[in-house]
Amino acid sequence: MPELPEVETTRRGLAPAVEHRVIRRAVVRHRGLRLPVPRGLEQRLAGTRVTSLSRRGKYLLFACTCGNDKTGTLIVHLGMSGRLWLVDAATPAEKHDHFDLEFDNGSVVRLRDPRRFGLVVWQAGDPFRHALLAAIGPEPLTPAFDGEVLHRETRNRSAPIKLILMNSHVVAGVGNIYANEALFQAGIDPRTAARRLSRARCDALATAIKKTLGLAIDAGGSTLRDYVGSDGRAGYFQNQFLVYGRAGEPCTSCGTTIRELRLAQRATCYCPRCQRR
DNA sequence: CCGACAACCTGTGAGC
DNA sequence: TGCTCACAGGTTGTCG
Repeated sequence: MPELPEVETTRRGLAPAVEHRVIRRAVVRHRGLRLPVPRGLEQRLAGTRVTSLSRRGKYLLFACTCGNDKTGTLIVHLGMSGRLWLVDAATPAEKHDHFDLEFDNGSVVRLRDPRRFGLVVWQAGDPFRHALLAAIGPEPLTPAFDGEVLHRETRNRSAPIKLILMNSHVVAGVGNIYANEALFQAGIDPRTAARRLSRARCDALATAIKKTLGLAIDAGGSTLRDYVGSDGRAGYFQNQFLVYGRAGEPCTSCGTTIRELRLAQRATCYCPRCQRR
């Protein structure tokens, strides 16, 4: 399911329902996620108040106060197949519903994740001390990320630029779909050795990343297979894909047939005419 | 440090 | 209908 736009859509949907609310109880049905759900997490969360719901890359951060001025953060990642949505407390949990946060008003934030590549962990105090967040790259939609940063980060790298975009230590939150889309927008062949990109092309690419992610967020994210947002509504950015999943179809810009190849075992779609090395 | 690749896990659709 | 295979929105660890 989720790249940055889907996670941000989830955050926006959940925030009004959870911010300033007290967690009545937490339920863990399966601890075997990418990292084990910590023992005792349920006890730690019961009675704590969520002060804010924010996002860093693809991580959702539930900031909590536990009384006695203690603070901590529930860190949630959705992996490949995770969804986090609001249900009524009476809704029965299904097979892959691994985690619930039940609030004092009876609403429940439920994590469903068939592949279990997601994770739920706790970090006391400053959440950015957690190793998962400490080494993460700049947020793509902020001024901390721009063509200059991208240019600097790519100088010593011969790997294809698409792989660099998907490296969360270089820039946070860009996954396979939006890497494909942004490279098309910028007119760059995804196989181009990163170090060969000029400063001007890095500028264009950074701009394309911001634009693509922004448009996708505006559209409520992308719905592939059965993904729906936290409110049960589907996103619709998938209808605006220009290259992803369009192999064999004509380029929207020049009509050339879109091609697909594999880069690091990931589907890579591009227009051989519009995108150059 | 970099890059290639396997691994984690389940579901789905295509092809036979 | 049922089997096998490839593949799916992510990230990390290992090895050369």
